[in-house]
Amino acid sequence: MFKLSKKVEYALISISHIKSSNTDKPISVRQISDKYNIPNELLAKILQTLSKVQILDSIKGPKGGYRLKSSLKDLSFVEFIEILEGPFGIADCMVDTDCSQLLNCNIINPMDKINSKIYKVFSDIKLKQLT
Amino acid sequence: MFKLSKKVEYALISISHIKSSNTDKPISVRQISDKYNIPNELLAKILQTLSKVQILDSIKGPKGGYRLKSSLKDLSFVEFIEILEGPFGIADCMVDTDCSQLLNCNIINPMDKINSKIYKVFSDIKLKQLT
DNA sequence: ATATATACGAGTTTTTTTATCGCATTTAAA
DNA sequence: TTTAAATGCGATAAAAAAACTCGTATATAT
Repeated sequence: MFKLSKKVEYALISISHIKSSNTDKPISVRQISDKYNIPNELLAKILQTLSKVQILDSIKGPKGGYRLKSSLKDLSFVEFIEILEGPFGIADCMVDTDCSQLLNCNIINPMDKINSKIYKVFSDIKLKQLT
Repeated sequence: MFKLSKKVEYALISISHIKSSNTDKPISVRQISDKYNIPNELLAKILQTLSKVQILDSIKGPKGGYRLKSSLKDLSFVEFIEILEGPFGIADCMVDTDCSQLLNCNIINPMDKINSKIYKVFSDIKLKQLT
């Protein structure tokens, strides 16, 4: 409960690694998955996603891999999470609208407040701070 | 990802319901599970837990049920969550100590900071505010 | 040409969460 | 004093979500 997913963890590790490698050469999935003990195929998928949303640049072929997108805008951590996991919310009813409790729900208000607080924490954190 | 568990939701609904019922008569699991569409047996378990940790008083037998413990101390929301779900942390490595990434982990520091922030949000919220 | 990369959809396995079952105990009330 | 309505509790099952794998296609440096 209330855990960050491996997807998010692996993505942060990768971006952090690429950033700190200080080279112009693309970094391959293999390099990262080996070093940090991350399943190769799974990481590949994640980096593909990051490439699609313009966080990484991908280079195909031998000596290929990923580079940080130079134009990388200042993403918030929520935006980052939502790229990988979809809409953010601490309960389904914050995202969907159908809930078998909804009619009688007596905790919607406090839940909504908590949700906003957590959302704000994650909005105030920027991806650049994390990596 | 990052969802509150049903356990926690059901527990909050129940406490809120009992509190707002303004009666001295015990409220049965059935009353609550019927009104809020919660599986009876599951809710029973949860209220048993709350009774064991002195949040609720249980009254057995017909006309039995649960009452708010009059001596209910001012629990924080994290404490409440930890009663139902065990130790709180946004990643396993915040709770356990074994992680196949640990040796090389390049995101422990930022993760730790995020964890503290979320923990603080949940510490600052009190159960009484929620119900 | 060949080997080394990414691209991507589909599928599988594992883990976690949610829910159920069965039996025991307590007790109010008929 | 029997019955029915309630909690107590361990074990198990079902469902959902998360984590991971596979197959095949495409691109490209050497």
